[in-house]
Amino acid sequence: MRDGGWEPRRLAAVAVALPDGVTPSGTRGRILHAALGLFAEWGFHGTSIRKIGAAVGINSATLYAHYPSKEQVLADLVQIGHAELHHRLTEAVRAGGAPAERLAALMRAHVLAHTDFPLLSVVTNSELHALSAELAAPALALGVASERLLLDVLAAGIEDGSFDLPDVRLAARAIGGMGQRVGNWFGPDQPHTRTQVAEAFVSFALRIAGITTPIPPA
Amino acid sequence: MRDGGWEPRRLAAVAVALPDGVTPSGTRGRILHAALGLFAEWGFHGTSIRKIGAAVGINSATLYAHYPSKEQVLADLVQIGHAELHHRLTEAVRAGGAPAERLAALMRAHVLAHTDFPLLSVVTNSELHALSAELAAPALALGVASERLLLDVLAAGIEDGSFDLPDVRLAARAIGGMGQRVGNWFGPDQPHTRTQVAEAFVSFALRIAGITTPIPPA
DNA sequence: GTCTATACGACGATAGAC
DNA sequence: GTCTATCGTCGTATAGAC
Repeated sequence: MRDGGWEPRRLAAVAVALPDGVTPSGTRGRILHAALGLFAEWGFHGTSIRKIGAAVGINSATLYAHYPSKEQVLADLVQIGHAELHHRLTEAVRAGGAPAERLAALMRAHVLAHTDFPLLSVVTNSELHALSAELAAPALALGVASERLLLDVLAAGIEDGSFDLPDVRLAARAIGGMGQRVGNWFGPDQPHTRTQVAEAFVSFALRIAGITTPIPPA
Repeated sequence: MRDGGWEPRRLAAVAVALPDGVTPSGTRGRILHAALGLFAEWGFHGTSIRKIGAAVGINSATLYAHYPSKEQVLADLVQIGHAELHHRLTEAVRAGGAPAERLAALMRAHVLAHTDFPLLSVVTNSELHALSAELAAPALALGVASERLLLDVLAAGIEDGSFDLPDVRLAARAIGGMGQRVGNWFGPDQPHTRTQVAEAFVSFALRIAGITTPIPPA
């Protein structure tokens, strides 16, 4: 076997961060933070409970006083990630407005969720396959609900004639996809602020929907 | 530990496929195909050489008569994936033409590469972190070259005034990102053909660049 | 080239002292 | 709640017969 050397990252060098309010305190919270950084970098199966323990400064066995399994730690992270995104998206469209306004608000919220918690978005989007069906189900349901918000706004814009799109599904894939990848590259080593990225992507989403918009200079 | 049950996929149900010409024949090729399917579904660290052997119908130890390590199998797959994409993108812009034509050709080639080899694109994009720096380097270089093709076309369109974009980097992130995720959802269980997806995404890319285009009905 | 057998370290998880 | 110690399993990889 190799290992011991360095491996290339799949994300920018960013600090480990979790949303306020939902993160447990004490050792339980420190385990969650450490696992987030390690899962984002090495993947779930590439991270051992011994490495998590070392990062926290506890013995690996102590983890089991706080979580029933390593898998449950991932399940909590994935749930927090999907819940945070769904909460932000719901808030974004709560004010209502024309479809173009709601699409802009959705895209803005989506991008900012990924710039504010890039590691969480990477883990949430790319480690879900490591969860059993039972543990993944709650997060998957939230993901479906989040996708629904975008599909509904696109359908509304087609309905009232403000969008120029023959089909909502492919547009939703494109808009969702370009937002989802933000967590993989956003970080201090690139030149744009979170707001610049968000406003640029808002313009891109509106353009995809068939509305010509100026794009704010980055 | 759990396991034994089913786990959610991170991709659509698609057949395992590799590009013609570059894939080795015989047992070596069958190992590559089996590993592609397993890595795409379970990730590199979630796949054991015993599972690969079982999928091929050989003993796990026989793998080492064809590859020096499990990691080298992944390295070969990632290299094939990046090489295939880079080849197609290079061919797409070889004919030249106006920036809008070249952008359309690039996006079309990018999407079709991901619809034709979705598993390969998933492994290439999301398992690179499991490779050592040395084994990842050749593929990374190809990835940088592929990104360069897109950046150059966007810059040319701004230069000659045909594109309306203040900054090429964010547009490249958006256009590249929406294409990269195609491999995660394209498959027989969704209603669009590869051509429909490609033409829709071509229109999206042109719209992002600031060119108003009709989108072909899906 | 493929097999059987196995080395041997790392894995997730548990037991039990404090 | 944290530790030490350890269990049983599975990991990658090798040796050597055929």
